Amino acid sequence: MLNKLVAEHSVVAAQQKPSCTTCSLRDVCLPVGLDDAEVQHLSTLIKHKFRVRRGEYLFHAGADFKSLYAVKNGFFKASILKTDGRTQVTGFYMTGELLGLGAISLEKYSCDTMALEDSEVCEVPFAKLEEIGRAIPPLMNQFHKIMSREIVHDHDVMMLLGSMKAEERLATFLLNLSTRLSRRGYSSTEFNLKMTRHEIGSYLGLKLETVSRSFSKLQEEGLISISNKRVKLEKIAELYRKIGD
Amino acid sequence: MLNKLVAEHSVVAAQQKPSCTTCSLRDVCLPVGLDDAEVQHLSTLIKHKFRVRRGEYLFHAGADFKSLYAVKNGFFKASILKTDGRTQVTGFYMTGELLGLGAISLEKYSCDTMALEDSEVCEVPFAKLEEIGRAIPPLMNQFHKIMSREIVHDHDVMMLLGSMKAEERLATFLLNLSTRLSRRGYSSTEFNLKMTRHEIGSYLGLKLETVSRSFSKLQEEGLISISNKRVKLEKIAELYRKIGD
DNA sequence: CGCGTGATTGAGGGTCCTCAATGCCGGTGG
DNA sequence: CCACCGGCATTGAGGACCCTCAATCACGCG
Repeated sequence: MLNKLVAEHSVVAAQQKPSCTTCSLRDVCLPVGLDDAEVQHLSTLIKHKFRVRRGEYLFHAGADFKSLYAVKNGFFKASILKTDGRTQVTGFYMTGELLGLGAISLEKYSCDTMALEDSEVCEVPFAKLEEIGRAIPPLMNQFHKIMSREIVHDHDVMMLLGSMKAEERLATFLLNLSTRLSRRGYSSTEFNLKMTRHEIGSYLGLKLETVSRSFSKLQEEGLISISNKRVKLEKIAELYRKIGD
Repeated sequence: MLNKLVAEHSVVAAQQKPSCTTCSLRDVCLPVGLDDAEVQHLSTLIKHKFRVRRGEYLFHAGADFKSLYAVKNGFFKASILKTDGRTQVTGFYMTGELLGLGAISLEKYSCDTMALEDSEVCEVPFAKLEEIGRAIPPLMNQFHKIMSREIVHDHDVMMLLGSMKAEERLATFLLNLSTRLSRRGYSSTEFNLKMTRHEIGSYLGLKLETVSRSFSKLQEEGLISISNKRVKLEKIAELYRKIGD
């Protein structure tokens, strides 16, 4: 339970002021589609780069909203907690993805967001983003596309939760990770899971035992190899076929 | 099956040019938070008001995206269709709500969107919305809040699909409708469902028989009365208690 | 090295799905 | 006007899938 401790204070501002111009994420993050001058302008709004250590929360649901956070490196999970204690993991976020989009509506963060490994995030003050967006239409447009993508992704998860069986859900999940990783230059067939079976289950609407069994089943079928957190996708095409795509 | 016929052509432009200034939805739609002059300015971008008859599609997934649509009156469902034939209803939309937000990311509509009763929508050309938004910061901000609200709502649905039982899902669904209807001046305790059991089931991740059984169960427990499409919420507080809220 | 957390696997039970029959309502045509 | 028909809804019986509870195992960290 140690990693559930809240540790806002240790979310310390890091060393150097970050710059989007030299960032390796220019083609997956907010700067997509901007020219050099525009990226430079965007760069002025990124105040701080924060470090968030594994198990620490970047923000909690209900806290006042001022900034979005772009994942510079690392891995996060977002989850919501109902009053009766039930939780739901609403998403996993990797390099170049934007945290906190749900907070805009009520100006309070809508999820608890925790680092699943030591991570860094760039703080994006939202009021300034709106302001600079007015001067750089392609930036505003890119931001809208990012929000829209989150909506589409959530609809895909609804499809998954609403009408797929356990093995299909897990296969879909693995293929989604694979795609996102490969877009970032990592292997699309072999990677380490940063989350536990319990967290996967919470995301997929399954109990951890079912997740475990489904991993074993996929392995028996020869579609993947799994050992603890290490996954290898052996037959990507068949995985896609399994989920009907 | 007649109401599944595609009938884009009969989605005809309607008579008069609409105006946001006199619209009864000023406090639930895009104009929220704007002053009179700003609403007038916003009004210039609303090109057409369309009629969409019950069973007709406003747009289909994959079609080129140019405009969002605000529901002027009526009721819509949005759904996604996988290549293997599975469908998922991703949302129901009523007066003052915005259709097509998922289309921004890929500039193609991401869902099929159908009217469940004779309806009217205001067309909001997206490029112009971004343009006018630059001149009216509160409009842009309101738009961001609307997108954000959709994300939060989708997360709530994920919670529902991931960790609630059939009766709880249905109770949550009814209470959500109730809230949105009362915000629009309708009864929060008695209303007509515009959708079939099948559509409710698709949204809630249940089969239509289970939806029907759950209605009956809630009725036996005295929490609601249900007769065909007519629902009456008899004990709202207990319904909330049932879903752990 | 031992402890704690996380993962795997099994047995049994519950919830929801599947299949099927019946009922209801509105629309259509004889 | 009534009979019929199609779509929608209800209800039942049986089975599939996943959950619950529990024991065991593996791994990493102090």
